[in-house]
Amino acid sequence: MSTELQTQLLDSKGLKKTPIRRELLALFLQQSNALSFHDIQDGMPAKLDKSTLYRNLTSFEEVGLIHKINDHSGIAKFALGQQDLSDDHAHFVCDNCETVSCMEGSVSIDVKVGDKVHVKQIQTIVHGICGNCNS
Amino acid sequence: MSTELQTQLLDSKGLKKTPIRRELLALFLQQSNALSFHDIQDGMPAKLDKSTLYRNLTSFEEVGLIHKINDHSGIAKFALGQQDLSDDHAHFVCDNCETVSCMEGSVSIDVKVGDKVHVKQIQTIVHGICGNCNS
DNA sequence: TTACAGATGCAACTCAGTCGCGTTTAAAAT
DNA sequence: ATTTTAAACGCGACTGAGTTGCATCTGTAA
Repeated sequence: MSTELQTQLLDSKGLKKTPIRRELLALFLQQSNALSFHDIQDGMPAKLDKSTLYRNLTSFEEVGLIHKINDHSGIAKFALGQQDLSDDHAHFVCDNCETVSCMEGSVSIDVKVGDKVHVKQIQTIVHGICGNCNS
Repeated sequence: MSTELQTQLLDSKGLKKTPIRRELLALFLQQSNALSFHDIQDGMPAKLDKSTLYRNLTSFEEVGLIHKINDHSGIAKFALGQQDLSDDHAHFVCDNCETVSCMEGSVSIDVKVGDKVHVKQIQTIVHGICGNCNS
């Protein structure tokens, strides 16, 4: 696999280009679903220390390379994508195979909001059965 | 405080009416925000064992007396309300004081969904600043 | 080539939530 | 009223996610 894209992404965010970060980024790039910590640990070529991985996930999240998703399971999942707060995209959780993926499209709400309440961001999780499990 | 309502609710769900359950239900009834485990533990008149509390929360959730909310914090919160799956109400999280509350109204989404995907439920978390913090 | 901030690995830790088990109690049966 | 029993309670031990302190190593810029 070419490392050009990873290099470019890390450079653009001002992050040091360590081998682990290239691999981590490569893992996210070749994956369409959101990944749990264990998915990530298992997906890396060598067994890496969990502090290192968590710290890199935090760094990636801070610069907007990835974003964190908290579903009903209480276990965080991570997916590629910028943390641009105006990008309120929805996430799909398959109740059968438990995969989590990002959805394209928009979410609108029609809810009562008090006078002084200021809405900044909307996070939506859609539950259901994915195409894979439903065939 | 009258225990009539608590008694009636526990009866209607076929749960034993223990003193702890009456108190726990009373706490939820006099509270409009969602409660974390520690809010609940601190809100009870006596210091109770955590297994007991967690087990009661699970029982309440199973019969639909309360529902669980997973926000960005990764720490579960609980609020009164039935777990009727068609009731896709949104939750509001104040980014300042971190209180969580249920919102009235409806949420609609306009997202691409594959052929065989079956959507069952939509969970929405609205982030912002609550009226209390915004004055 | 050197210097250093930042990255890595290890171990110890915190904290939410669960589980097994012995004891107690609500509520139904006698 | 007394007995019975399934369920609730409390305790302690445990699991598993995520964090932190610190010594060592490495990418990068001077």
